[in-house]
Amino acid sequence: MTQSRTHTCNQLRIENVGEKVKIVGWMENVREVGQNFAFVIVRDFYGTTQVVVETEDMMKVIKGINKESTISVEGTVRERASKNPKLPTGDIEVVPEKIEVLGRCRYNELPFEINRSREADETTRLKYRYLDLRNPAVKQNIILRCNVVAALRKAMMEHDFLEITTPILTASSPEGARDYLVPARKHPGKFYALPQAPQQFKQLLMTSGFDRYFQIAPCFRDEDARGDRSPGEFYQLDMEMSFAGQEDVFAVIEDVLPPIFEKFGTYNISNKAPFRRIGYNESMEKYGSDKPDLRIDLVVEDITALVSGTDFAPFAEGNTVKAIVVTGCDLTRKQIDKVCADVEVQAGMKPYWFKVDENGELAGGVAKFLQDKKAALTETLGLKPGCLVGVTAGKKGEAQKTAGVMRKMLGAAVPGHMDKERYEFCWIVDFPMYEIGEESGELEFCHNPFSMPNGGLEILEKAERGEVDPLSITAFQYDLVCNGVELSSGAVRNHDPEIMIKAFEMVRLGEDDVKAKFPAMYNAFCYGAPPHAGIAPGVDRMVMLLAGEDSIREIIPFPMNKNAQDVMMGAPSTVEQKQLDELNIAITCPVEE
RNA sequence: GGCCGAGUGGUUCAGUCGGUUAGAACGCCGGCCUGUCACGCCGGAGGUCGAGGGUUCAAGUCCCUUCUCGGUCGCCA
Repeated sequence: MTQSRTHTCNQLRIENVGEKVKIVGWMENVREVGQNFAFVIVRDFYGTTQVVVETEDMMKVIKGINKESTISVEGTVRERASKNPKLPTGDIEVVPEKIEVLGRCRYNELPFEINRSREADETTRLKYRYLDLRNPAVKQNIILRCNVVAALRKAMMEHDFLEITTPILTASSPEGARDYLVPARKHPGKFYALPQAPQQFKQLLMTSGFDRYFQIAPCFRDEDARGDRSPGEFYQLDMEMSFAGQEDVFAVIEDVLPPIFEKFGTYNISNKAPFRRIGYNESMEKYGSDKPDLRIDLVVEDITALVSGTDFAPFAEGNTVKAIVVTGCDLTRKQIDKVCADVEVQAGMKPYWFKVDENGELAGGVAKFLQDKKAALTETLGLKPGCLVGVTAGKKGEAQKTAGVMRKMLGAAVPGHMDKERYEFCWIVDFPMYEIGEESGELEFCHNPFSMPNGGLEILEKAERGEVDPLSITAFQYDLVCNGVELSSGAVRNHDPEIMIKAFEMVRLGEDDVKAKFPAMYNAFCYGAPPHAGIAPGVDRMVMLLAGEDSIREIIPFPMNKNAQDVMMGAPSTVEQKQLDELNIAITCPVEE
């Protein structure tokens, strides 16, 4: 009895009445309701239990304990005189015989109230994350994360995937993001890098004959944060399969993810497997984005030809003009302006608008430039009284992107165009292999150079001979998108050294570059590689979707702030000169306090 | 790095046109209360208004600089 608890704080029920018990936990609250009469709430991981204090002696004990101290309570279970049906333990209370302090909370004022920590300043929450996590509502997301990861592991094992860990200290490689570097003590002047993803290792595993690999893999990228992107580190459900193509990967994901979303999600899945597939170009045309939120029923229309010749500079020759028609729009002028301002902030380009009034006349915004085109616009766009039309104009890509942002904003702002309470999955497929670089003005890889071009060696050779536009070549590259969130990116890999070299030659690189950039992979593929494909859904974003959270920090146990600092641990921090000397590191800049 | 927003007792916020002693709620402390469960009632303590400079008879409020945090764009193959 003195050693450990007999019950958790979410265990005692009416049938335990009369039992001698010992519970332990944090003293959450004391409600003093009379002289020598009080209710003490004890909270542990599992729930809360009420302890009733009825004697002067016990009252003295309680008064000497600060809230949030850990205590043990030995006593007898009793039926409550007034029950609380809202609580699982609401039928009973514990009459204490002995209350002991196990861990004293020295402060009678906390940085925030535990059960309202989500309302507190985020920096304060992160600094006192261990207190923040005492809040059951905060803790719940971490529990969810744990359960989701366990379910993912189980499902992957059931699909005959093996979880294999890959190195955390590895070589810097010229992938997309900035590396985190670790100085190598035994090799002055040289560095390890933390992996941006286990990409090359998993492809090497395929080459080694591990047929199906997965890993809940930590990935490290030194890039700036976003609401849905934690700085520094994140986790992927990284997977790869041999002798497999796009369909095989889709089949696994469509089998693994929906049950997990169904079981752990906040909402229902509206389109189960097979997920809808949308070509990259189609997605850009219709949704102005390569990660469309399909919960919104609006689509982007092209009205370039319709408005040509209009006396409005942005609609001038050479510009692309896009429109989004929102039916049943009752936004006020002020609200429309707010949406437009928000769109401009996000897209970096000013959008326009006009309305169709109750008489079917075009009104407001840019309507005066479009009166000549009224008949054509009305017919093509199916305009009706009460329609709001958002318009964007500019270079094709910019007009599309801005229309995409506007689609999202209007979908969220105008009632009836977005059902938030569901999960809408889709695959974005047929990504272009190459693009014209904005800075260089020359052909570059659009995504990653590991992807297999659709058409293989042949299409690359045709492009080389000028028979095919390189920009028209697509890659077996795919994104999994859910509710406008890019959950995952994957590809059928280019496992053939000859095609690899050819793919690199298209962007003015050659065999030497392939060998220099990806030596292990190139060499390995020269020894007989299986065709293989894979994908890597982001675990953090998935949990975020499941939890219905907007900030990724809500689903990470110990998150860093936007500036990649751990304000609780004080990372990053300065180190001893001795450590630096050992690593042959000299600090050449002023160090902030 | 650009843009936007925020910074006021422990916490969340209010603070009008620049004008009395900077308010409220929660929390904390003291008192009352024998069935509370967001307990209630009464009283009290607690503030360098992020920092620095300026304008003014007078600045939480206006101007400039700066710091911090958040959002967003760049970036993230």
